[in-house]
Amino acid sequence: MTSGASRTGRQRLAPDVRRRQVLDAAVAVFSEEGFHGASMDAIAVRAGVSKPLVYAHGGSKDELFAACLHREADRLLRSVQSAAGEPDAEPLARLRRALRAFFLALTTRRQGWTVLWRQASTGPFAGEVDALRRRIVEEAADLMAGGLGVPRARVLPYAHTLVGAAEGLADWWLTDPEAAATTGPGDPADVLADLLVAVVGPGLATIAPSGAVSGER
Amino acid sequence: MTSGASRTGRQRLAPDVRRRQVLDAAVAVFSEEGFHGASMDAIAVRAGVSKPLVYAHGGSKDELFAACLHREADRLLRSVQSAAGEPDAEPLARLRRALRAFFLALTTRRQGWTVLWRQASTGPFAGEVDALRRRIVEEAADLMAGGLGVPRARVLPYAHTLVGAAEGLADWWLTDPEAAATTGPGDPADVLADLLVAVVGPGLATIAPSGAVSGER
DNA sequence: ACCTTAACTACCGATGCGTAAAGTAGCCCG
DNA sequence: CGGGCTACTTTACGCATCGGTAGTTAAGGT
Repeated sequence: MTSGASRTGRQRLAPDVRRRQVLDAAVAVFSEEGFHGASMDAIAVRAGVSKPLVYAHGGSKDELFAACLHREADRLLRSVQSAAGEPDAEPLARLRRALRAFFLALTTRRQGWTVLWRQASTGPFAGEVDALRRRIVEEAADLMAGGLGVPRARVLPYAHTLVGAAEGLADWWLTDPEAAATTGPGDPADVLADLLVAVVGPGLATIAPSGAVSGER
Repeated sequence: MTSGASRTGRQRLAPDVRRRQVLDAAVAVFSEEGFHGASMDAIAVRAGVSKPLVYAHGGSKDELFAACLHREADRLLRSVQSAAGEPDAEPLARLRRALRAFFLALTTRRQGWTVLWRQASTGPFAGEVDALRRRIVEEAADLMAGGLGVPRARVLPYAHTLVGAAEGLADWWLTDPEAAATTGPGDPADVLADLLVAVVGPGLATIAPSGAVSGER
């Protein structure tokens, strides 16, 4: 159904290939059942291997979950950062590209998103996902501060608001795709990115100017 | 530390009072440990009663958790709705009041918020919290549709965006209070509500007018 | 043929939900 | 004031699940 399980019972594979299989299965099961709800047996079954193999390649349950978190966080952050592009480009365009990459990443790696946001946001791993979130917020804050010519501390609440808005829109899109499809024609990631920019853009523009920090830019 | 535990070991109380005690303890423990992390023993200790009594008043662990969800969801929704006030009042003012009540509810009933958003948003209870979220979004959508004179389906994505933005801002506020405190002087709930209205207000105003849907309303 | 090692079957110990049984003390009624 | 109803406690246990491991088997290169 999801990732590569199946196969004959016994098959020798290269360690890194198996490790990737195990990680994929772990992400899938963790995303569906949550950390506590997922059992190592279920992960083993999903991966199409036996339980000791999971321990051999993934370590303990905590280590395995942490590995999932790191991999998915890395992928998400990397794709968003690379999509933003050159730092000297137009700030609003960079923001829009980053948002588009974010929405796109959710569909291509939806299970990873679920693990990160809905499973790891609590418990002993909350620090991990908080760190990722904070890095994303920092990116957004840098973008805003640079684009508006305003000190970073001043745009921090707006960055958190923007990221939260993106999350809310993303969750709706993933939860109720047919309703979200009526938003407009074309690539959904494009439509949603445009929509978000349209909502927060004018509001953000008002915090910039009029005497606060005159000279800059 | 939190709610009414303590007391001498034995005390006869009215059933509804005991039930409230058990529910309070359950919300506290669930918010701190999560659903799976919380044990019925821990809830019993927190409530200052014995384990069988927890089962007598709260039912099974699932039923107890569901009861917590229902009560906290009801309280949050009720306070937000009552704060919005008369339907014929100024839409933007209603929105601002509702937002203020929302932010205020987070501090006065922070454990309930934690249980609802960070513990119940996944697993078998995801439907419960999704229902609450959807009702809040509906409120927001009604407010927008009425204020802008636009069909409801059109403002749905904006409603989800607004609610997500409020969540993001709220999480930041609760996670990093001292940083959020630098946002401005005065009652934080007021400051945050104003901030959010300032961010999304101008953007929302642009979606209203200019011929899009002429005849309707 | 053989040896390395990936992989499996089977198992242990711990934890936690849920309940049963028996005793104890608060509160109401006579 | 005394007796009894019953809410409540203590204690103990059954049962299931799950994390983690020991000992065994077979795949595949050399």
